[in-house]
Amino acid sequence: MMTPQVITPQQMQQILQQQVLTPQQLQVLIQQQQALMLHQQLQEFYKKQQDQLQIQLIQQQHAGKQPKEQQQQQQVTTQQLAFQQQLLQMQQLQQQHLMTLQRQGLLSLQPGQPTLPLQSLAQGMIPTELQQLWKEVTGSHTVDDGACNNHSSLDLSTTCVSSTAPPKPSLLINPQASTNGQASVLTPKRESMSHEEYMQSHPLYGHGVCKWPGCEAVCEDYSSFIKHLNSEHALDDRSTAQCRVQMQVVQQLELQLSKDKERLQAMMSHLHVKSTEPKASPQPLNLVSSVTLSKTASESSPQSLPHTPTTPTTPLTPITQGPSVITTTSIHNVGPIRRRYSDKYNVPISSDIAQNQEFYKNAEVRPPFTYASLIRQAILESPEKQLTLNEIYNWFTRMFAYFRRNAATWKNAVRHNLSLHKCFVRVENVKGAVWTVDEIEFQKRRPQKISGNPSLIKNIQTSHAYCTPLNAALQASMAENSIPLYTTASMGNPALTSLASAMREELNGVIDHATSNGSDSSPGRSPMQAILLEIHRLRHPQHYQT
DNA sequence: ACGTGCATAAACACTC
DNA sequence: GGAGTGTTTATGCACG
Repeated sequence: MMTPQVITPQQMQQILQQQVLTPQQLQVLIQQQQALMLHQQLQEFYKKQQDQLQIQLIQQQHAGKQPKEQQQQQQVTTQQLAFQQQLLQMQQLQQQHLMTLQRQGLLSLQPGQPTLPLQSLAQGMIPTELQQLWKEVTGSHTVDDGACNNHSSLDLSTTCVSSTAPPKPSLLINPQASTNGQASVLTPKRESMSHEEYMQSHPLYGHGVCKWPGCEAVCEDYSSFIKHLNSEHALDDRSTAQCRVQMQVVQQLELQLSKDKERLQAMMSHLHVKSTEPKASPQPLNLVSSVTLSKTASESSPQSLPHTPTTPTTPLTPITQGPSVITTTSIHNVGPIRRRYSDKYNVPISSDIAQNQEFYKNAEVRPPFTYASLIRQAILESPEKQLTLNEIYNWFTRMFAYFRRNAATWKNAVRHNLSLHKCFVRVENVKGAVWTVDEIEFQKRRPQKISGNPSLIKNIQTSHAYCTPLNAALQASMAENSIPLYTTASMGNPALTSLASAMREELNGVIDHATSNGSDSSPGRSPMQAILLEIHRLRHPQHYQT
């Protein structure tokens, strides 16, 4: 195993979106990241101390006002000795800390790499939690409950948290979840289950491997697993500490999940309310107004909507989310550009519509497909694969909120497309004329395969990096390219959803256009990221063709 | 710069 | 005559 390093939020985003990891791997990754954060916090502290000492030393050297040069030199020497001593102490502490983390199984370090690069501490655990973790992880050898900061006045700018503090409030723990070691240890559930059932559902045992965080010991059968569990993960300081770490992880995830749920709610309500806002709203974050119509349509449409700019609506408090929310750039991709993408890459329109049916029905978002594609879809969805013009109209208005306005414009476009494209064949019927699709003609006019052009691929990846899950076109694009967005892919998988939410939270305030663009070419890719990229490369070689 | 695909607008013809 | 339907042309934009 290679040395894990702190993954940047952009990298994390990429990992999540490309789903290169299983939920279990993600879990391990999260643990590693948290351990690394803790480690970095300490590193920063060490560095700070070191700098401080350095400054003191320099000050001493430049004091120059000592009456006697000899005395000065003596003092400097003393200072240097003290400095060295402190350095030694720090190094020992570092070593101790690293060993602890290694024992925890959360960190695996190569001998030649005693330290990790100092990077800014990502948002993750609040200092209190870090402090508590610090105490819990290291407490088994250097317990000093009386002193809050028993390690060289470790200052995390928080109140002292005693390791004997009462446990956190009860957690909503799903004993089935493989992410939770505590439940399996503490719940008396076993009594109510048969041996077989328990074997099958024990969250700490799967595929012949112990799933205790950082363990992965191979256990041939269930009984040997139990033996292993009792011997290696008995009730001792280490297990308790690991358990608490896991509690923290779970708690953090739950907190973040609830945050994300709130955010989703806000986004949904925002989109719904926004659909009644003046279309000329200058708000750049107004997704709906930006995608409602192209300029010409919205300005010149004779049937402009009842809501004009003179109709004041309740001013919405701008959602002051981090840049992970829909950005101006991403919004611009939702208009005509989006439909280009989707049709260009032959996105499975039926799956996209099915997947986002509710969204399209409620939000006035332009579907990312051409009129021709939509008409075809409408016809193919019908039982007899034929529709009258009026039925096509009805399908449009039924399926898309977007087409409930500017009827003259889009209906004209529908007629225009029906006439223009050879793929639409008009058939005289008993009840009048109906339209059918000549599939061969339709396929003729569409390029079938995505090219291997890296710039195109990068475009897609870049786009989806800063677009929200609601960006249906990009979801479709991902689906087409076998890069499912975690939001869709994690549907029905609570574990993955919560993990994804948690990790997404890490990205708050950092995902913006610039960073997304740079994500692909960011220098200093970590070994972890290199591994992940390699996995993705293996799974999706077509994305890396040149 | 140019060709292509698409959306939009509009004019026109035809039918009911 | 008006509404709905179907055809055609023109224009502008984005993209390769």
